[in-house]
Amino acid sequence: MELAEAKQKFIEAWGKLGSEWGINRTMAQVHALLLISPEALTTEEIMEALSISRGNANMTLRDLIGWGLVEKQHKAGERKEYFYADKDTWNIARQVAKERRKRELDPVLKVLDELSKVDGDVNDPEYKTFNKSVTDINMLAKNVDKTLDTMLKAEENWFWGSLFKIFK
Amino acid sequence: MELAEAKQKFIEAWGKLGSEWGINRTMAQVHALLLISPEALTTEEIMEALSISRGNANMTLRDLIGWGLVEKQHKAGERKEYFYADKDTWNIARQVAKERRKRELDPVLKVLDELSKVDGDVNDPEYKTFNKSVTDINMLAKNVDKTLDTMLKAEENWFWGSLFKIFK
DNA sequence: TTAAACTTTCAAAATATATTGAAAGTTTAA
DNA sequence: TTAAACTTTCAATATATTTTGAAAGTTTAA
Repeated sequence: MELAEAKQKFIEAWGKLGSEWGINRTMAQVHALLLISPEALTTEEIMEALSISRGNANMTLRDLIGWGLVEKQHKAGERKEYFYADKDTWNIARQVAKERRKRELDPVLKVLDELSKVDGDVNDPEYKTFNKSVTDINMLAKNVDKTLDTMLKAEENWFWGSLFKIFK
Repeated sequence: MELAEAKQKFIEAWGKLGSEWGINRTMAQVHALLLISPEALTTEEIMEALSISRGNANMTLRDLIGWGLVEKQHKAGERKEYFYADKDTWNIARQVAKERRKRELDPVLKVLDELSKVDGDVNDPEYKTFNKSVTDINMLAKNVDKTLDTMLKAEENWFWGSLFKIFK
């Protein structure tokens, strides 16, 4: 396979994976493009490479910066802004985990905590089932939360090393 | 908070979480409804409770069955089909992990394996960057895959217990 | 200042996804 | 058989999300 073709495939695959996991396809593609670019790229270059509009490129880049996955670079003597992606996979994974936890897991945990406090008639099957499900899910979510917390603080080697010590 | 209100909130929260993670909102809501129902429900009851059409209810239920989260029940002397959700949170988590791995992670792993075999000029920065990113992501994805595999085979207590032994 | 170079915004358009509901299909009991 | 009870299908519709592109905004150099 040619490098050019391989690059396309990578961008496509990353875009598809992103969209299946609730991340805008274009955002994932721009990220993929930057991941395989040795040098920082301009908005123009990104528009060109992915055939997207200026507005789309601009918004997507701002989002990626908001997710902590991409940063702006300035080159001496140039007006243009350049964009560069952190290439460290472990940082990427942590960054994504961190953002999604903040945006999605935390709010749900808050609701679950509230809901598990609701009380009612212990002899009412409706109440009993509701309460059990909510409580169980709350516990699971808290475990996930705790694990993410550890992962966010951890070094890559330590993290996977520890996992494999048990899971091997 | 009243039980009725709490139920609504739970269904909403579950639906929102689902849609943020690439799962159809209605599917997540139907699942939530069944999770807090002590008894199996009919299509009619689900349509009524969530104000959705028959077609939608039917398709959604079929999807949930396909995900292994819901099963049909038959009651003696009745024509109607009843639907019941497994209430074991750990089973739910495993089931979802299993399906998403099969549907989404596995195909990406296949592509990444291919792409990491592409070769090129080691002095070409374009190639070097491409290759490094693809290889790194491939390794990460394989680690995730391995961990999921362990999780799928594991008992809940063993799994979290082992995690906490390290992560505490 | 000014104007060229560049970035951002956002209403409108395009696209993708989800939902409806009526018709077609299936099963069962008599 | 038949017809009532129930389930499934799918084209049309509705909704939600993404993208465009031109106009407005900003920055910089001269």
